[in-house]
Amino acid sequence: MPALYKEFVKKSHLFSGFEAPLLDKILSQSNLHKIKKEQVLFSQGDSVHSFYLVLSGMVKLFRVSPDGQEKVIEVVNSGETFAEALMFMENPHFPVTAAALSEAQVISFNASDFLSMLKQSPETSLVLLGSMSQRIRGLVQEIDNLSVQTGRQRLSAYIIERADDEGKLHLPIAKSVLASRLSIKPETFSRIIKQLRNSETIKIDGADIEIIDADQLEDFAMV
Amino acid sequence: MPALYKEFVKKSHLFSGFEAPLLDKILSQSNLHKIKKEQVLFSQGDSVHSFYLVLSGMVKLFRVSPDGQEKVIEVVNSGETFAEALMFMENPHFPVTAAALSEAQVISFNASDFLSMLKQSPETSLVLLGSMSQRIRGLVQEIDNLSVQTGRQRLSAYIIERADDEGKLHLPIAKSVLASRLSIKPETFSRIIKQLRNSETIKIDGADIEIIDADQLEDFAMV
DNA sequence: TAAGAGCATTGATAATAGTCAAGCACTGAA
DNA sequence: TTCAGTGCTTGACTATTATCAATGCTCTTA
Repeated sequence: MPALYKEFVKKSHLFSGFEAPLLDKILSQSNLHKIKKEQVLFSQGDSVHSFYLVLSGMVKLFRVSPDGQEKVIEVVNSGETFAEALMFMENPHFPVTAAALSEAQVISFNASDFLSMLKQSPETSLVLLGSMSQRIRGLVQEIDNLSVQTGRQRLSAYIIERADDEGKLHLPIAKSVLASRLSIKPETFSRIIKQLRNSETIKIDGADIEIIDADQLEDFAMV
Repeated sequence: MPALYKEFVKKSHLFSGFEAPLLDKILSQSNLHKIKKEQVLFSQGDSVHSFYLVLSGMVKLFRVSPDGQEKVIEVVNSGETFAEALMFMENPHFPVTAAALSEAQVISFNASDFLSMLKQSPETSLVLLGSMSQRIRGLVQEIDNLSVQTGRQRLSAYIIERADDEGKLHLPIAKSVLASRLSIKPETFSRIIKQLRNSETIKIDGADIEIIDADQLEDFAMV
């Protein structure tokens, strides 16, 4: 693993608690993967031997239903880790498939090596517990979104949550991927956008969205 | 805390890694709560100071939407812990409300005391990481259920998953609570049950369900 | 520049679930 | 035994979303 990445890895939440020598050891056992768009990193059902940190690009985690439909559970951005929760299970298997949304660089860390190092660095366990705790929090929020809200509510909430101070937002992923993350079909997504545009709640130009009527959008987001 | 509960607590997954003296110390700092049906233990938004272990009865964790609708995220059974994931966040607040489904006994453990003890017992951190890992796994499964499946699919999957070898199942909670857990309205729940009954897929008598046509039910559960 | 691929949009229709309102059935208290 | 309360069921209607099919719009590549 080139030293180039060391600074990047160190900045990642998960590794912040490690002392330099330990970090070096971990990095020496890591692997760099360059993956192309749509290339699969691991598949739902595979045995877990590693966890991952995204260096560049974006990775989608998704499940495939028996009839072949894809549901995106999470989009992982550069600087974020994934699959680290699975290390602690016995004989774990990936519950999702991971594939690049765009060309990406991903580092993998050997799970059992990492585990044995964790035993030497108890403070790091606490950092990890914190990060898993946040993930649980996010998942509960996600369940809430899926169950209490309609498609329009979910999309409205998504826009409000991600817009900047000026009410502007650039969609980081294809609309069809976002639709899947929000558990709606692309057609429905398109129709909701149309509604919001027609009611002069938002303006949209390609992947650029601007909130026009924030109060109205809030109303749409709430029940 | 009466010694009576010690054995019970020790059997709980989370505490299995603790040595006897540490366990005694933890127990000395715990509190027993007897709560009546529908009584609230903590509310969505409250600051987190403790986590909990259910001794007897059942506790529901739910969220309330802005328009007052209740969505049950999880039903916690006797012997299980909850809210332990929140300890590791900074200034945490409960994302859910906890209330008894029936008369229940619940032990609370002071979060900061527990945390400082955790620092002295690194192996226990790993146990905790394992338990949180499983919770994450369960939540991802739940998101999958909510998004890929229709109400009939979710209910069919629920029945298949919980039925015994003879295809029999006694619903442990009120149908309306189960409906909420499956994110459907009680009316819809009732209609789905009727469909399954009319198509001679299941037999139902009150809270007792029996699978008649397992293949058919599998078909309903898949897409 | 033209062709084609891939994503996004739209229309028409069907499936699914929610809402509101009424009736039923069981339970526990008077 | 009767009554009230609660939860469950059913009917009629509406709202929301999915499906299928066709078309439009970029962006790349020859």
